[in-house]
Amino acid sequence: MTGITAAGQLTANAIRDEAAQLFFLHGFEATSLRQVATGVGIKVGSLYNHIENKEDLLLQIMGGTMDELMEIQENALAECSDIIEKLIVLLSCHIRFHAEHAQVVFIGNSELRSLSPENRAQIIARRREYQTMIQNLIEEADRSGRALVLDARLHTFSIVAMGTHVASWYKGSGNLSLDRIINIYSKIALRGLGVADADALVDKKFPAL
Amino acid sequence: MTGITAAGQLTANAIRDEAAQLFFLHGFEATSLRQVATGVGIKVGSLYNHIENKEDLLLQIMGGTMDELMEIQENALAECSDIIEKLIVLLSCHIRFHAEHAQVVFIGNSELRSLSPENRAQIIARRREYQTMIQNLIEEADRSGRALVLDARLHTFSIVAMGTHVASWYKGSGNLSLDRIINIYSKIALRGLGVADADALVDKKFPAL
Amino acid sequence: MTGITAAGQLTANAIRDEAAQLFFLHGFEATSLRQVATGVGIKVGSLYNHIENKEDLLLQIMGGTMDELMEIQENALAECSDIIEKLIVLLSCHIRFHAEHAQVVFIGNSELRSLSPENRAQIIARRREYQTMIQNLIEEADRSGRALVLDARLHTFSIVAMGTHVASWYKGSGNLSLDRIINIYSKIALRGLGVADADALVDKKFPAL
Amino acid sequence: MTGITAAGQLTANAIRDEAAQLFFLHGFEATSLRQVATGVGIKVGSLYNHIENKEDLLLQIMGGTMDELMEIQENALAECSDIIEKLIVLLSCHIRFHAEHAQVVFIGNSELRSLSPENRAQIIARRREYQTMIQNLIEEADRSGRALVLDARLHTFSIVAMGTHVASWYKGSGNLSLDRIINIYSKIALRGLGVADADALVDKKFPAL
DNA sequence: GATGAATGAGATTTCATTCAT
DNA sequence: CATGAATGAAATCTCATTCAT
Repeated sequence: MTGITAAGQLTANAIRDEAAQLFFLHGFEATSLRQVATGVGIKVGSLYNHIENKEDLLLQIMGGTMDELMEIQENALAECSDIIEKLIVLLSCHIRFHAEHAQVVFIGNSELRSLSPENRAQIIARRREYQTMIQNLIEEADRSGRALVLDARLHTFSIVAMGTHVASWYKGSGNLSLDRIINIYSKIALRGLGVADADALVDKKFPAL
Repeated sequence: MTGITAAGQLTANAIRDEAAQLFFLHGFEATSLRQVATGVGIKVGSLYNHIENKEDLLLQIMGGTMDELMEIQENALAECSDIIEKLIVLLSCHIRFHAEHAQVVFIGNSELRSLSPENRAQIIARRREYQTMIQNLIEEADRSGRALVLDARLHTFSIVAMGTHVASWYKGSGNLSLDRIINIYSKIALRGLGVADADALVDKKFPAL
Repeated sequence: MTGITAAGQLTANAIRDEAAQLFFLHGFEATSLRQVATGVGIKVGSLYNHIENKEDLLLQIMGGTMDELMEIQENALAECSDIIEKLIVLLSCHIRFHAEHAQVVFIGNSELRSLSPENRAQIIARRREYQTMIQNLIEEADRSGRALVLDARLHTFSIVAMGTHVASWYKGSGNLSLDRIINIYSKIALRGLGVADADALVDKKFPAL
Repeated sequence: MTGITAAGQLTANAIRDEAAQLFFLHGFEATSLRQVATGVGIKVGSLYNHIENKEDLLLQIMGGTMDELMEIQENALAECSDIIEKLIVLLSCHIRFHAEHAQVVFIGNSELRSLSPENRAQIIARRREYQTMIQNLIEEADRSGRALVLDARLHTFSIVAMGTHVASWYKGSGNLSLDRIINIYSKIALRGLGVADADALVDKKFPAL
């Protein structure tokens, strides 16, 4: 049922954007389709020319986000060879993406339970894929002797948690630039992994400006 | 409205417990009072002998949690003098509490927006108080030269994020004991703060068993 | 179930008074027994030591009022012989009672439909009895040639309506004394009946002071 | 929210009519929207395509009635010049309207307290406007020497009360025709105002047939 | 005689969804 | 494609009433 004409596409995008904002502000359950429609400037009934149903809207928002993040990371990592450099690049992309897509990331973290079991499983699988990618890098760094890993899974968790948390407070304004936030968080994470010269390595790759 | 009779007190507690569990599983908005009542074994109308309204129930759960956490930390910190020891103790209590009270912690993090503005402000104030306490310790460690602090606020955030995240996955079972989880997370956090001999200091205070 | 001890009687009366006031202000349906109980200073459950049920409360209030009005009129009329004097006395008592018992009179007029069919019939019968008494006097005045009656029933209605209406606005304060209100209304009614020298006769019996 | 489609308009009218009848029979508070919906032949939720909320329904009914009455009076009075003729015409329209719109008039009198303060004030203002119009005519008749006015406000009240009262018993059937009722009530009122030749003047303008 | 608690019924209102126009 | 209208289901909350203590 999704729009095919150009105008239809525009409306469909407007709906997704409006929904993302409302889901972020009030939550999926607390957001009514009436609010979404009003925000877009149409009537409730008209929504159904563009979406399957309310949950479908949430699924679109969530799914798109993970796809985009994975693609960004893969492209960025493809250009590095050194394992620590890879970790630094990953951390940078990770924090940047979570800050710049705070709303949808937040939705992705908080509204999993609003999905039907099948849809939930689908999203969880993609998130696990992402975590596995991080954990693999950490284990590689461990094997190479460049990091002092305590528990690969917990290290991964604490990095994932950083992103989630950044998304919960980053607003785009404030006295810390995003570059600086990335710089500091990367150092904290790298220190945590027991990488020697963590601060210097991060500064060399992504100076805080 | 809360019970005065002994039996009434029991019912009131049962309502709060049942609600906490359901809010955790399905979210505040997605939980109906009918579910709560059924779980407790009474009829919907009877709930109102014990609560003011649905939001009041959420407020009770959230407020109680923050009070308890603050009290635990204050008692624990009162017994240490060394600043690094204090940090280690704080991290230990922090992780343990978030793991052992995963449900209510999670509710506290995800359902803030379900509160009315006044109630929300009240809870946020208590959370800020907690964060300030952590940040003060970090700054003290910095001044004493025992830590290499990058940005006290971001360090605080990453510690807070750890707790939040632990609460989102810790189930009480699994192959890592809670003591071991605390041990590792504390090391990661202390390493991140640039504390020399982080691992050894943690192991000395709270051996992983 | 009605109270027998002295204290019980007091409470029972307090309940009736409080209920009358609330029924007057918000209507029977819109008044909750919780409000009544709170006004009296007891809890809802305790009401049932004094009343049968909610409707019973209304019936007590309504029934008592009509009994009292009838008794007042009968006593007053027993002391006059002249038919016009009787009408003047009746009008005086009629207006005075409706003004001084505005609340219960108003309830009696507006809450008939809140009674069960049987109770309603009982109250309506007493009201019809009262109307018949008025109409009988009017017809007697007509037969005696002292009044120029157009339609005894409609004259009766317009007198009844006067009372009802007075009860809807009389507050006890205001720039017209009750005596003056009675004086004027009596003249209007007597004029309407086509009684010669209406104004003078009223002034003679009940000077406006 | 009121209908835009032709069919929608029909439903909206049906809802108002059904509500008016039910409010008249059982009162506003005692009438459930379910009853209204059932009477119209739709489901409860569908009502909200046509009304804002329950009170809105009452407001529409009340406001419409007063507007209509005022308009009728203004048109009728515009065609007379003599002050007594004006009074007779006013009385005629007054009684006729109250008889023919007994239901809504009754609602207007008995359900004022079911309105919110703002809505109540709005309706009361319109009613006061109507009373002022009557009182002005009475004062004019007084000044012209054609009437023997005792207290313009009380005369006004007794006329208003007549209308209210007629609305409470007139059923359209019965042994008195509406024309005859109007004829008699007008005479009673005019007599009350001390107008000479009251009966003859009324008979000349509106013979009882 | 008062109270806390429970109950069943019911009220208003909101919502996602459908469909004829 | 948009819309007004209808629907069924559900949700929160209130209420009169009962009863053990």
